[in-house]
Amino acid sequence: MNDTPALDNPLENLIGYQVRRASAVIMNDMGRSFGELGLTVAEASILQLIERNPDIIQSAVGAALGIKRANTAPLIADLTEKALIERSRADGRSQHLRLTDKGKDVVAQVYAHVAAHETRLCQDASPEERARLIGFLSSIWKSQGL
Amino acid sequence: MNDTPALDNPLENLIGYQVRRASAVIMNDMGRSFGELGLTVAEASILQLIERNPDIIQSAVGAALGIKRANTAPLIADLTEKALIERSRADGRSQHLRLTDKGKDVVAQVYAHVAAHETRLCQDASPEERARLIGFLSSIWKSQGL
DNA sequence: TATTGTTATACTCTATAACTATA
DNA sequence: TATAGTTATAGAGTATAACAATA
Repeated sequence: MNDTPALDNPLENLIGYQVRRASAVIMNDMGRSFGELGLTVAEASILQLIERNPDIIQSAVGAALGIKRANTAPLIADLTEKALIERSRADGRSQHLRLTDKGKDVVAQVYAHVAAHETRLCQDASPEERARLIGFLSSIWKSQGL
Repeated sequence: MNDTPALDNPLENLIGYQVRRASAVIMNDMGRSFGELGLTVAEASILQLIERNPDIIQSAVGAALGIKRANTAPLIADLTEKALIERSRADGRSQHLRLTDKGKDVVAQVYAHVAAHETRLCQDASPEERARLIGFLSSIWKSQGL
């Protein structure tokens, strides 16, 4: 075992630092998990959003997930190439997005991975604490006034 | 005002997603804040760690902050170039790191920015909730068994 | 004019591998 | 053999700008 020599890290008492470190580990874990399905974290997120919002358009996907238009385009193109989603005409400039049958199969696996991950993550938190935590974190990024 | 059309984002009920979104906003804000001091978030973090642990060596800095050796090197080099830290011989392969007088001035400003940021972040959380939150988040990245 | 989507591009962060020097 | 530091490099993720087509 490694006995870390009791170093004083003042950052560990900061919410900002803790969120940053936790996020890195979480994203790494999710990346490995979704990687087994041939997906990036962003792609898996998009699939979940489309599953719940059939016929959503691309710009709404980006807006909901905080992904810029320019970065959303190649992700949607990739999911379309993989035949996980399909497009149908909305108007001349935008198209509705829907899961294909294959996409529905894959998103079911995505949900399974997500649920398992979330369970591991919250194993030591009560439902009440979990709800408070979600409220706190969402207020941080939704206010943006930060 | 923008009336977002009530879209169903299933990710918003996930701790993982919330941590990720909050982290992005926090890091962006910190980046802007430290940018005024001519520092990146990583550099400002390193300065704080050295301030609290004089004569720490480079590998311990990286280990404490979760930065790989290969990425720590240019950060330390940059801080040395800026005359914010200085090196003194530890043994043939490593060197002690300390703040210069200039570094001490800068780190004081860093602490001021950090404190202001943390206050804004936690304005709606009680000290008890804040402590629980820190415990929860640190358990996520420290277990690593995730 | 504003919106949607696309492409090109650049910048930051992070990751691996290979190397030198030292313990 | 393991550790400390360095360099080179590659891959994500994210940012801006410019453009075409459409509303």
